[in-house]
Order: sequence, then C-alpha cells, then structure tokens
Amino acid sequence: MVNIIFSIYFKSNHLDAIILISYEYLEKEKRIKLEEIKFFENAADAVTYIKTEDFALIEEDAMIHDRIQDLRNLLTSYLSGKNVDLYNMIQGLNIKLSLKEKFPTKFSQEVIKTVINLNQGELTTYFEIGDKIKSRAYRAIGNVLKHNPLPLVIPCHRVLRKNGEIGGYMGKIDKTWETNLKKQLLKLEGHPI
DNA sequence: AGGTCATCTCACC
DNA sequence: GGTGAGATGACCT
Repeated sequence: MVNIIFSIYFKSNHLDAIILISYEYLEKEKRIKLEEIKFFENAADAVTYIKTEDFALIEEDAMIHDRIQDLRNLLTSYLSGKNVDLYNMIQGLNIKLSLKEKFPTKFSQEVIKTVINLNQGELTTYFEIGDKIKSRAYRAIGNVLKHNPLPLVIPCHRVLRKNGEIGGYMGKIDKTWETNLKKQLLKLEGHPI
C-alpha cells in the first residue's frame, strides 16, 4: 500500500493560473507533507495532470485537511500582494517540506538555500548565486531551479539573468506563458516588467 | 562517455 | 539591438 498523495487546485484572482497543491498526510507524524505546488493554464490541464500522476483529487466542497486550508489562505494572501514569508509561515503551520529529500545533492541544497533567503521583493541572478556558492555552473543552477517542486515557497521567480532578461520559469524560456507568469509574480512584488 | 541545460562572456555583424 | 561559439559543471542516461 503506497501513500496517497492528495491534490487540491484553485484559481487565483491575482494570477492568470490554476494553482495545484499536492500533499501527503503522514499518519505517524500526524502532519502534512507538502509534495509540490504547480501552475496550470486551465483546470482541465490540472485534472489531466492529477490523473496521470495518480493523485487523489479533493473536490472543492469536500473535507480538506485544515492545515491545507491554512496553506491555501497563506498563498492567497501572498498573491494578493501582502508581504508573506511563505517559507517561515509554512514551518509555523507544522507542514513538512522535506527539502533534503527534494534536493538530495549538496550543490542543489546550496542553491535553494540562497534562494529561500531572498526577501520578498529582493532579486538576484544566476550569476550572483554562483558567486555566493563559489561555482560557475550557472546553467546547473538554472537546472536546480527548473526542478523546484515548491515555487513561491522557494521563490525562484526572483532569480533573473545577469543582463536583466527574465530567464526561465517552469522549465520554459523566452516569451511563453510560463515566463509571463514569472513576470506576474515579480509585478505583484512591486517590480516593473 | 556523451547529451542536455531556466547561463555567461566575448567576438563578431 | 542580434547572432554564434566556447566555457562551464551538475545531472541524466
């Protein structure tokens, strides 16, 4: 018997995206483990994804684990433009993130650590991260963030290219829906496009 | 051992 | 502004 991964999704009023939250309930620890946060262009795509991953969809009006409701409220508050330190607030909810498991290598841990430490509205570049962790593997840094399962919580949208270009988001580059989402996130944190 | 990559620099045009 | 090569290094197969 494998652990069940539950999913909820909802539309944000402040973001042109469907937000999907997937999590597990750890019986032994009696707490939620957040598996991933993911964005979709529409609800149908989200549902398709949930099915292919074999997650258990929790319907809008169904019973929901209360910590997840809290998490959803946190995200909504953040997306409405409030200054919310998602990483610390989620710790406060006693929700497990399992970052060691999600980022098993030392390199990837160093990368996400510097990204987590960015304040709301604080920007950096792939180059600066490389500087900080003493690596010139800028593309590898991008690769770590490309596989970030917890966008917003690990605010990889605050990482731009050194020349001021937007850089990638959700694995995509150039003028895509994904990079536009990155722009929207920066905008709601007070950055002009 | 070879390919991919959300980058960067530098050299051109 | 725009290209394209080369460096770079982690992480896959």
